[in-house]
Amino acid sequence: MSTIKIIIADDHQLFRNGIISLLEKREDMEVVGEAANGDKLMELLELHHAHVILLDISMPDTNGLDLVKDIRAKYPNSHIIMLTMHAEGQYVVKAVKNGAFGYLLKNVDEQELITAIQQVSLGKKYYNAEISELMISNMSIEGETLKPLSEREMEILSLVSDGLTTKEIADQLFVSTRTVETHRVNMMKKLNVQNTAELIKKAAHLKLI
Amino acid sequence: MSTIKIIIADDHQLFRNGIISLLEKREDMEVVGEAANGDKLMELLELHHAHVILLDISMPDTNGLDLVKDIRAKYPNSHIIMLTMHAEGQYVVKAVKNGAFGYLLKNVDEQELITAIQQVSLGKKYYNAEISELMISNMSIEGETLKPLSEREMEILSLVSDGLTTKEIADQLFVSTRTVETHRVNMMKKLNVQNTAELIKKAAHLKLI
DNA sequence: AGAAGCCTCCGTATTAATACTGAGGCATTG
DNA sequence: CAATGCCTCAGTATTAATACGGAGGCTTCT
Repeated sequence: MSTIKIIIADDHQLFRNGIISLLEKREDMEVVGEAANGDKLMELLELHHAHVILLDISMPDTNGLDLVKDIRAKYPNSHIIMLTMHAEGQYVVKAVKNGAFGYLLKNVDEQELITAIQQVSLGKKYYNAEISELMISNMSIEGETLKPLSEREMEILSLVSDGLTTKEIADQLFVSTRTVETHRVNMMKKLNVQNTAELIKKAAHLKLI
Repeated sequence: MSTIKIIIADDHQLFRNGIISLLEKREDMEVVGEAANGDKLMELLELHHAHVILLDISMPDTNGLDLVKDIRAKYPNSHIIMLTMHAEGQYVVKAVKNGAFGYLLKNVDEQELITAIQQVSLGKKYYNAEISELMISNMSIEGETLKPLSEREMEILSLVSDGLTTKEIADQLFVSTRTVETHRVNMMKKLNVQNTAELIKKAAHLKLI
């Protein structure tokens, strides 16, 4: 078998180094490029073919999850492993839907990383136990398909989270308090929560505010 | 000058490897131990003297910021560099107050890491430009010295953020609604916010929930 | 043309949150 | 012992939020 060619996309240099130092000890794997952001990654992919792409979710000016789709479309032979700090169901589900072949947490140990790369390079999927559980609980139990908030809703959400009352927001936006309330209620429905406190928590966790 | 002895505490193996691979190329530095959590770190410190400790903030069952104080008290000759993902003012300020000598983000480049270790090993402080700015904006502009929440308050905060009403929380905790309200009000005062929505946002940003 | 989503607005009723002030029991700590 | 912080509880009044159930005008996309 020829070597597995790997590209790493992560904005943390130390982390990239960690992976490289692990992989360069192996003769069956070769890191052919590293990128600190999404644009750099797309440039790299033009130049080098990669069997496996290790892709971080959070990079500057880049959402790794959105990148997955683009990469899958342009380079169907390159398989992606998400590699991230976040053990959050939302992320995992979205990564899988978008076509990632693997999902690993950054506290993965050496052996598991190697195994994942090998499996994925063969076109197989690889998720560890913890991730699999998250997928199941998020897709079946909650089954949450959260609807996106509109611009206006985001605007009001931001004001609500700043501690303004409905009346203050209404005055500021030159609309009636009814309108503001309706927006808040609609947001609660969209995010599937019971009241404002929960709305703010969920919005914060979704990085909406 | 003899070698600088270094201990790394971070729950991500790949990250530890990244640092080690960097540092082992240098003759003036030596990694004498690595730990994946706070307890392991304290054990290591019993065995090895370290000039510099690279300490992550978020580790399982451990808050790196609290560790700083303990380490400073027991090993005043070991100087600590916080090394973390979080460019958040609260963290930086607390780290400095607790006695950390340096604070670096994990997207630091190799040269800066080396420089920081060298400076801190000499007893000097090292914060990069980004961190310094955060300190200033957090200490002078906002001037927020947020008081910590008590256990009970955290418990109630969690329930509030889950969307429970005051009455539901009171029933669940077998106390009066007054008590729950008082706790909520006290939290709002402590975090310097106007109402529950803002409380939840701030708590989320402080990673309290 | 029709569907869909967005933004706007309304009435009524009930429930919850906030403002204000105050206080006793308890443990910890200087 | 005094001070502090925490947890608990209270009365009264006002304001805000939530639960119902619509609805019209607008753009966008199919």
